[in-house]
Amino acid sequence: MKQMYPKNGRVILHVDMNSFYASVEMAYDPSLRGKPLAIAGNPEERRGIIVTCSYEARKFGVKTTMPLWEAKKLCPQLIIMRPNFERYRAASIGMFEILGNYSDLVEPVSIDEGYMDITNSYAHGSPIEIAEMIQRRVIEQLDLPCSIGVAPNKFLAKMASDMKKPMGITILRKRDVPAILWPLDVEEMHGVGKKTGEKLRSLNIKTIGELAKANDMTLKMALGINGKRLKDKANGEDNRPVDPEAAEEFKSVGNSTTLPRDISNQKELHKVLKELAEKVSIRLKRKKVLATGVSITIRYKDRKTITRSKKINNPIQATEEIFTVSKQLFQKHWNGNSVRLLGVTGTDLVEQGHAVKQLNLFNFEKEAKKEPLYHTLEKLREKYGSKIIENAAALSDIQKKQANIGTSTSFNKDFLQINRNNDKE
DNA sequence: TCTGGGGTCCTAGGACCC
DNA sequence: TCTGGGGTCCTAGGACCC
Repeated sequence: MKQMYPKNGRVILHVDMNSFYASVEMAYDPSLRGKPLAIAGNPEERRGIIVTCSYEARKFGVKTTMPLWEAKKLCPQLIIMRPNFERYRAASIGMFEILGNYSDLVEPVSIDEGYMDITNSYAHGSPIEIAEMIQRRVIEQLDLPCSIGVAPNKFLAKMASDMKKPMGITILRKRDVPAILWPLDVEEMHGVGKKTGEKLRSLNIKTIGELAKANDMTLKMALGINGKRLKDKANGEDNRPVDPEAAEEFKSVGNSTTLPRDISNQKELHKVLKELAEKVSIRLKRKKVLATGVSITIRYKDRKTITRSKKINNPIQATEEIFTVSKQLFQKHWNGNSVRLLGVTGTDLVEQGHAVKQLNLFNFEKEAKKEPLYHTLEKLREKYGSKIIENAAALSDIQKKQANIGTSTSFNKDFLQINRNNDKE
């Protein structure tokens, strides 16, 4: 349930774990403390990059997203580890449990950061006391450092938590915005990346202060709706609520992989697609959701990347189903060149159970209107009531009729299978 | 011998319907 | 008589974030 707040009077915390993966590894193995440590994907492969690194590694110039070979060049004694996601997840759960002690309004943003609305948490102390307690408990109980921003809204809290690292607590009031934020480069703003930064610079907007005073129409022309939002933020205004449910429902689930070498052999590529489809399928099942769309990503040797997607009538979850659609998309759009990366994503997810029925009923209505079958279906519906789509006898009846007419594709095997699954629930 | 993998949101054009 | 706009869905791609 979304809740709107008054623009003023809120107290928001942004809790941001410092070099999270590296810190978790150090908590696990204290002998790593004080050493330059980096977590990298695929350290054995030539294409590994730095995901996170310790502050000691940063002193050498090692940075996130830097290719591994470059990091090694800068810091030959760099200790490189593969990510241990189980550990990070466990640490993350521990952190959010601590946050939950101080407010029910906790919104996880990612594995290592979250917002809290502590407007009504005064029983625990003042905002700064709460921030201090949280920071202390996170380091005492989990052995992990974090930085916290205290502000009247999400944007300012986020900017504040970034200002002192590691183990900082920063208060950013609205009245501090001109002195603290306005002198900063626009690129420092959360939400302004490389491209937006370039566009703003071409408009002669170089600092957050200049953005705060920029012309509305100019911004709209250059950045669309985002222009207004950024300008509001530059003025310290942001009324987005802290929404504990925001992160709960996933909108897509995907897996991708950069191949160990570039591949142009179709069979090999199909095999990779199948493996990706399986991973996606497992995750869909675990989350108890089905996909009503599939999208694939192909990155070629020259890094040119395309995504191609397809909506599907009946929600799918099984490896074979996802693989079939992925393969179709791949065959239709692959230009035959060497492939560097492949990805498969299930999109437009629906929950296993109730949502599926509604969706199919909707398709049923839509389909019924289109087809010459319409009157037959109407009759069947009268006979069996709205339960018609769950009734196997009725369905086989419909399918027989369809076979005769040979038009509709909506009532296929998947459809039956899904509805049987629903019945089990 | 460059540049991972997981996501979200927004835009824009075409199809299609009314 | 070839001509209106509004609305939604689908697809492709861009930008951004961690």
